[in-house]
Amino acid sequence: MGESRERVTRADVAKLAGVSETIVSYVINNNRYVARDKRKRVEEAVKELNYRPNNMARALKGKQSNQLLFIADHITNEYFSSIVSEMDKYAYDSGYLISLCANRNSSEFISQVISRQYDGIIISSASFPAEYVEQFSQAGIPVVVYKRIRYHQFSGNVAMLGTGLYEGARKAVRHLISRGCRNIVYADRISARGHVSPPDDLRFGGFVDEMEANGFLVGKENIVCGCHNQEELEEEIKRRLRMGSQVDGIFGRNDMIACIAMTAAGQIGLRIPEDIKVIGFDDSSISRFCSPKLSTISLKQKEIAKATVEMITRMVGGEHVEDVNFDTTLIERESTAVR
Amino acid sequence: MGESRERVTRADVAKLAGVSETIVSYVINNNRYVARDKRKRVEEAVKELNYRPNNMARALKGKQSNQLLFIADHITNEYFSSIVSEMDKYAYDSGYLISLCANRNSSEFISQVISRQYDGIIISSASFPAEYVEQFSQAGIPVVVYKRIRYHQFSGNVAMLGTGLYEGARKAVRHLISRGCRNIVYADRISARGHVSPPDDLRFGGFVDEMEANGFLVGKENIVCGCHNQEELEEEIKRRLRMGSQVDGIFGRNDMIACIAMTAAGQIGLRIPEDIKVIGFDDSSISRFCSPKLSTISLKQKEIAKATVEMITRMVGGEHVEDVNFDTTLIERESTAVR
DNA sequence: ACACGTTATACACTCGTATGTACTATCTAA
DNA sequence: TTAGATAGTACATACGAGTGTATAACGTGT
Repeated sequence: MGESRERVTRADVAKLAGVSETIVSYVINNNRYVARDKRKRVEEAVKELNYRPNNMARALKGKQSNQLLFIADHITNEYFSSIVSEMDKYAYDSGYLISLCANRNSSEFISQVISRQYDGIIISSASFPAEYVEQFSQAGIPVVVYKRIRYHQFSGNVAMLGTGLYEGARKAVRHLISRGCRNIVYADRISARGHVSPPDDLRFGGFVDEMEANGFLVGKENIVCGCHNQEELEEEIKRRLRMGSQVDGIFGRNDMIACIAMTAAGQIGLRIPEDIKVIGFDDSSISRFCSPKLSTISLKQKEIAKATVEMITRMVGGEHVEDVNFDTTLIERESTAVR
Repeated sequence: MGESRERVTRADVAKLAGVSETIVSYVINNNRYVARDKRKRVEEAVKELNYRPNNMARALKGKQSNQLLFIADHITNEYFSSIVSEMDKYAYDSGYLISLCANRNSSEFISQVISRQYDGIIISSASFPAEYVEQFSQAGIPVVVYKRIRYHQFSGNVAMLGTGLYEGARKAVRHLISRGCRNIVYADRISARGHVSPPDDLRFGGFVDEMEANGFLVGKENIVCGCHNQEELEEEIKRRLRMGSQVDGIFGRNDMIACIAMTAAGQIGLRIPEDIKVIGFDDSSISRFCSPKLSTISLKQKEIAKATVEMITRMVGGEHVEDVNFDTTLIERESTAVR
């Protein structure tokens, strides 16, 4: 059961075509003179035997492995999965297949990865140590880092790609302000382990900068963070909204947070957008299906994915690649409408 | 810039430890007698040089590639991404990394994949040709197929995993009926290319069977399908709900479809769940954030992922693996509540 | 006639690893 | 004492492919 049929190798093709293995190799890689008739015979034999050069052998011999690795900490995110999905499309056309894994924070993991000879690595993890990135780079692997944190600089063959977090956050805040909000709260992520976004987080940074640029000082009262679960966040939001405070706008770190905030607001009888306006981030599907429909910031996953593959392809070819930044699109829906 | 540091090989370790390469190999693989002192020297050298055996060379030599491939047609689905995410956890502990790609329907793709020597392949695509599965199997690659269609049988080393589609669909219908619905409509997927779920689709089959088991005949009037976009689906749903028809329940193929159905119902003034009850499928995040909150069927992604890795691991070891079936959990929320 | 460039082929080595096999030294049982 | 098992090591080959280099045939210009 499950007879493991012999693998078809170059030798088989050579035999069938009546030429040497070398000729087969030349035909496959199309990099040497080959007589027309032999080339044809080889091509036929390849088809007949359904031969395809073994990827492992090729990679070993120093060629590319034709694999890319995407390291992210929340693969489940619709935002990430759509990037991966798009990347898969572009990458496949360039002969790449994409691997995926969560960030393991250990040097063991790093050498794991290095030993697999990926042609390129994409990292989108705020908690990914800079030294590890440099290890990849030193191992000769091109790295594209999706910028999540300010002031990150890497030496070596590392390209930074700004996905629009900072610019998008500013845009979101600006939108709330333009809608009349004067007392905006930033709702940070939920983390079972109590993780809080680092102070130099780009989204949070965008919030602060845009607030201050408009003359609003940001203090503790403008930030909800450190919640361990949905209930805790709801309670915290409600606490902020009661307190007789003037809060009239909420910027959720992502759409889910924003939705939870809307739920909380609803529970204490506040109307959205009349009493309080809410905006999310990511333009994920819940933003279109929640009620009221959530205004949000849409990132350009498609373009980001395409650019990523292009950058890595070029870096593999030895080119130096400039950092890239993408902007975002404000999606206005009901949660920030004027009424 | 980006100095490609020399790769550390077994030879380097051997040199530093003052032993032969063979000894290093034995220590690494722990499969031969090695004198204690030499073993220690090797281990130290490995650490010092941060050596890790090259995965490509290992795979070439006939060992495993330690890579799994997940082929799915809608990676973006929260359902799939959570399975992948969970699989990543279990797989990593067994030394595997996961690759991901959409289904390309060509034999070119198949040999692409085969040439990459995956240790196992997981397929969750209704449109994946059976003959391709068998090609994998014949190439000696264990395959786990997530069952999407009835009556699928494969020869060779192929294991089927039922994720609960059929059973879950029946459960959903049963729930609607128990809530008093007597005129239930099945809302099929949206497909830009006009694809309709095949007649032997497990979810649809579960719908039909449970309907008939309860004495309800299923006809065209119970099915909405073939819509190309959201607007079209909304219109079609509205048409069904007006028409003076008695429709009192909608079973959405997934949560998004169900949400769209709810939107459509709301647009023509129907109240949920008073006038019409709706249930979705997948328990994705929108089901918790839409309004009213959507009752749905929750699949056991975690268990499925774990089982998948286990099955493949065992199949790699040459074991025969029995097919597995998972059940589902009904999540009751507002959209089917009794009022 | 000769030199030279072009076309075309194949040998032999290499990538980094695993392991069958052969070999030696030491120890145990009879 | 001797045969046989056990501990320990190393050579040589293989996995499947890419390519430097050598070689030969052929055409062209002088």
